[in-house]
Amino acid sequence: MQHIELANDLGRIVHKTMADVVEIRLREYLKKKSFKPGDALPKETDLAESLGVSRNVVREALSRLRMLGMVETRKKRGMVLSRPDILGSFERVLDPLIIDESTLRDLFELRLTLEVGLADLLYLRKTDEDVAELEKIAIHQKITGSRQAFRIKNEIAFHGKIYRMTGNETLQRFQSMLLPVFGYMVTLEKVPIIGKVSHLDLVEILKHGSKEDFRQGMLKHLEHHFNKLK
Amino acid sequence: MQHIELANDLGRIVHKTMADVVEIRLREYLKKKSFKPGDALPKETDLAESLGVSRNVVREALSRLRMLGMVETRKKRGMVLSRPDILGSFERVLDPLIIDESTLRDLFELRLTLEVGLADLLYLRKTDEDVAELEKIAIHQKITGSRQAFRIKNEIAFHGKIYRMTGNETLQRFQSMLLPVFGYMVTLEKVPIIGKVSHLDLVEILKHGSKEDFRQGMLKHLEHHFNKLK
DNA sequence: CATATTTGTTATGTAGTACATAACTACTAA
DNA sequence: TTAGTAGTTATGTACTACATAACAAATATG
Repeated sequence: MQHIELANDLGRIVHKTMADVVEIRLREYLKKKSFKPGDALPKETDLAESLGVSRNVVREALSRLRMLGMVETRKKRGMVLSRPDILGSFERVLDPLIIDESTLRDLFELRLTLEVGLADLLYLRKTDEDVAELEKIAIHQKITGSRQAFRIKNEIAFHGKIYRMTGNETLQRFQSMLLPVFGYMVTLEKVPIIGKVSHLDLVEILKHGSKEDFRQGMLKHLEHHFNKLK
Repeated sequence: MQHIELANDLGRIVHKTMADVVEIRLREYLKKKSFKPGDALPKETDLAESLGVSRNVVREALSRLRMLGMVETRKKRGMVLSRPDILGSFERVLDPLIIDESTLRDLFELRLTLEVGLADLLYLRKTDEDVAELEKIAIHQKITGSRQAFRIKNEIAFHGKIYRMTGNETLQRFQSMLLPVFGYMVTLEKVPIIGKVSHLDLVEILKHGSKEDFRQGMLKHLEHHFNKLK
């Protein structure tokens, strides 16, 4: 395939529309001027004139920054730089149906990595109330049984609680955004596999065991997932 | 502050512009129709007419989806749904200068969590060549010494290589996007702190030690960071 | 007959005008 | 002094117009 090779060498010519260019220029502008949240931006017409494009184009670019939460606009007051919600934009594109399979796998592995790694944060910040609540979730699960629909719900409740217990809000939101991915991966399993270490076992470790005990427990709990990796 | 309480109870009225609404509607539309990458969308004028808004508004909404990589547009051919780069949008807002401090801390913790958790992936996929290359990086570091500028560069090179060795592209990109955050956090330390376990020690473990050895080594290597958490 | 070339059509990209609306300012009247 | 009103300004939305790229069909050319 000589053609592909050539295309690789040359690099694809990416056609940038004016809106793309303006978006980039605005970004640079914000950075260079080191705007801080709350600072006012020039008005649209001025931007358009300075950049030599129509207000239309400027608005398309601004529309993007607005969506990302980088700027807010209020009538008359003009635009104001604001703190973007870093995960907000992530959330918008995280749809298991659009994501390709290799990325889905990557995300699944990412989750496994996080769960094994979060023992330290967990032991730093967990409270007795947290553990009690987690136990309630685990017990409830044992009662409701292992029907598929319930199972996924319980999985989410239990692991979600663990993330909350880390006291890291970003981590927690990240996890909740990844949930659809897990749901998707779990439904791929025909037969529900129960790990050697149950949720109740993990609670018991949290009560009386060490950080390392918990990490090992979590590894065992997720063992069948790890075994499937290649 | 009675005012704030009231505002919380009532919930802030979020004014949605037509572009916001159209963006949402388009998202729903894509989902409901279960479009797949490559499928063609209706043309702008039709969308505008159907939604009862001006083409301008539709274009602003489409501009956002284009930025996220959810749709691509080619002249004449119309718009085509495409696979968004899930981390691309994340990258756009990840600027340490705009992110508030608590989120920065969260991201830093996230990184620590990942590094502790990635031992399993690492041992699953590392090759002898990888380890050899990592060793070169570690040795190079020992030679160039510990001047601040070099130190950060070497840190990045070493840990970056480890992420690459996990064979998880998403994880790797994620890490490289978080780099500015780490850089920022590291420069906050006045005195460079050298961990009890050096990079060379970690390489040695990778050569002859077990997964658990590595995890413990990494924990020790990052110990001073963990000690600062609260 | 096969291949170039031209022409036409279509959908996006960009420009420009117009006006509605919200928010702020300043002035006026009670 | 304060309440109310009119004026100003910047964003939000609509509409028109035309350039341009991409594709299709028709025509010309060897």
